[in-house]
Amino acid sequence: MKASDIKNAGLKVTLPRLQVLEFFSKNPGNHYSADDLFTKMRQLKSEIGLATIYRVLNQFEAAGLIIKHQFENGQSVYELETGEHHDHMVDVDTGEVKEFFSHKLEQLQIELAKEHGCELIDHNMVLYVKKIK
Amino acid sequence: MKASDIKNAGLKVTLPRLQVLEFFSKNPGNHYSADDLFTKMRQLKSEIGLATIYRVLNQFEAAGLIIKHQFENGQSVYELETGEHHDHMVDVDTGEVKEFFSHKLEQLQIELAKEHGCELIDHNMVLYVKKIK
DNA sequence: GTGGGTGCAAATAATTTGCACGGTA
DNA sequence: TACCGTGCAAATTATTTGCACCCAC
Repeated sequence: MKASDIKNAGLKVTLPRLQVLEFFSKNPGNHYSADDLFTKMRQLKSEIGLATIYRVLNQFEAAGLIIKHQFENGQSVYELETGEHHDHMVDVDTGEVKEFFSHKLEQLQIELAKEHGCELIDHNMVLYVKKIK
Repeated sequence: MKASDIKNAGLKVTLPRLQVLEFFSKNPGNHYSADDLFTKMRQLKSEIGLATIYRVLNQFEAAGLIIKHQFENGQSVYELETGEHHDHMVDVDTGEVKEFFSHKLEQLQIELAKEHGCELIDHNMVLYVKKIK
């Protein structure tokens, strides 16, 4: 993940964009809301505005640099796109989030869409689990 | 689904509540946003206000009469709770929501949880699709 | 009668947009 | 230098809340 990714997305390499990209690169596997980022950036002495954060997040998402998730609390959160697709498993006791990938599951989803006369564009899957003691 | 369900939820049986409950009962398997309902109720000559719709939806959800979903288009949608589990397929072009059930999928999810040393408690799965022309 | 319920309008919350200034190529 | 990008504030969108009036019990 580097500055040239910004240029490849057809965007000018500016300070706010570099700061946001660098923050995500330094915190892979974590999820942040626009407001989280705003607070973090300010702590890092950045002058970036909240509106710019939203604009940059949308541009990065369109460029495939980051992924946007909608959890059920209203706010959107973003994470770095690592190129490795995964789904999430949430421990209902601890709130711990585990990432997992299943080829079988991916195939089944494509089949299910096809059975309904559709092409699969994307999916969202979260398993809520409890550890077996 | 009947008036006594409202009373059992500890709520007074009022006209707006009856109207909303009746609308859901007459349209099982469909998903409506608060604004959809507001429009539909006005068409049915109801004087119900949008704020009341939001209040009633929250109360019904708390009572387990309806289910709230957050798909990726900002607005929340609600459907009647029928007691029969199903997952959702959202058409990204039209926003149309289709329900589906796959035994294979349910089994696979249980297996995946088990592979990670866990017991499956619940899950949330949405396929985003496009119709094949 | 009384306390919860309602419609309306104003208040929030998350996000987007208009605008004049500033920085990148 | 031309033009995209930016911060700020105002606009939008979805939802919640305050308040005076109304209705089911």
